[in-house]
Amino acid sequence: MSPSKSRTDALMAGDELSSAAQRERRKRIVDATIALASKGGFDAVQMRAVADRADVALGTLYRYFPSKVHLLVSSLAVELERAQEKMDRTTVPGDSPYERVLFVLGRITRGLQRNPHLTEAMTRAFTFADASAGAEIDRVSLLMESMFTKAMSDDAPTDEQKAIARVIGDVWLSNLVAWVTRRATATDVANRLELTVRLLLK
Amino acid sequence: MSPSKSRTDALMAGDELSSAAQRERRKRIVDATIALASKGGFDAVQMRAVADRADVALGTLYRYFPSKVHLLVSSLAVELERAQEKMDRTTVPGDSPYERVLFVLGRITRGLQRNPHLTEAMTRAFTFADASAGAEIDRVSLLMESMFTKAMSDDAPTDEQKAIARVIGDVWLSNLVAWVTRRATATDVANRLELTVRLLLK
DNA sequence: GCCGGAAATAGAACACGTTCTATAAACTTC
DNA sequence: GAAGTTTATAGAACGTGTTCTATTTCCGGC
Repeated sequence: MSPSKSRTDALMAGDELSSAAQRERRKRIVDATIALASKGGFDAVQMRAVADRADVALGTLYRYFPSKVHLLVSSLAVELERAQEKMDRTTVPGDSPYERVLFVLGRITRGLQRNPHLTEAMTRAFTFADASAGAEIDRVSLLMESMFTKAMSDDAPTDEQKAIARVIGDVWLSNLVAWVTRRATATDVANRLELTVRLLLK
Repeated sequence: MSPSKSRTDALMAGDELSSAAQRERRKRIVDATIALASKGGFDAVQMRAVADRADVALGTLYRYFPSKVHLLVSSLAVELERAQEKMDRTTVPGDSPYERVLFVLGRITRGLQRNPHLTEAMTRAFTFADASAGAEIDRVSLLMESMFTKAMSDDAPTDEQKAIARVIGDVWLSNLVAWVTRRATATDVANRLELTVRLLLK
């Protein structure tokens, strides 16, 4: 529609921005988002505040991320990638898929729970996303799925394994949300995840 | 805090409103919500529009439902109760929990998919709800859980059955959201639910 | 170096959820 | 049935996400 549409999409995808200045701007924006979210959660991520903190104009922020939800989900992807990389450098202990998946799940969950506000901001954005953020959502979903299939085995995952990974991802997210909205304690979450993984993998 | 706090809570809980006029007002509000949501989804449920259509003042709307999310989640509870009652009047076919749960799941899912906008509005409200809507959320969660445990057996559910019901509920919701945001087709949803229930009950 | 178009900036403007204010209507209680 | 209290009303006002406008800066090709 708009003449610069494809350019804008490239900006959103994020990886190959034309200039170094743009890559830096984008990074400043994501950093500002994460900082604000860490401090005050979803509500504290106000577009004017993000723009201020990242030292860009409001219009520029919207050129890079077309909505608050896009912004937060993209930041979630960034964070998950970090976690994934860290996980790749760890040897996951455990003899069975059951044990290994539980290990991964426990570790990431505890990691997120260490930063409740950030987690709240990201999960709420993720679950609130509408169709327009489909691409970002898919990116995050894939990351999650691969996180769990990798834990199950080193080989390429079977369809059944993928299905299991997806179920685990769904339950994981829903429990994270329950925790974030204070309807479940950290212990509840751990128990339910353990139970779920047991049902699926034992 | 405010002098009429307990009264207001009674209004929110919804069942025993002081006067018939109030019960009617509440019903008009929920009806208006469902009508608007059915036509245009979450975004079409605008508080001014709901108030107009229900023939109440904006302030009154807020006295009955303290936020848009409360309003939509309460309406979801109303709808789920309707579905549950209908289901109670049906004899669920199938010899195994697996078959019976799939039947219930399929029927409710198709019911929701018949009204995509309404489903979109309600699921988005449900997943976006924050701590302040905890009570309403719990009410809906319980409804969902009991829906599935009832399908599994007529007796009081075991802990394991409850756990399974909860996992199914999580997966169900997540797939509904995926469908609503057009990241999954109706067929995808049906397949994934079938797969999930198989993993859990077979 | 200079030109033309894309990108960035500052800030106004708009939409909708939410809150507030002032007034009127509807009830309770005596 | 009058006084006092709660509830409803109309509408202004406010906050934050989003869009728009006018202007300036940046960057690639000559």
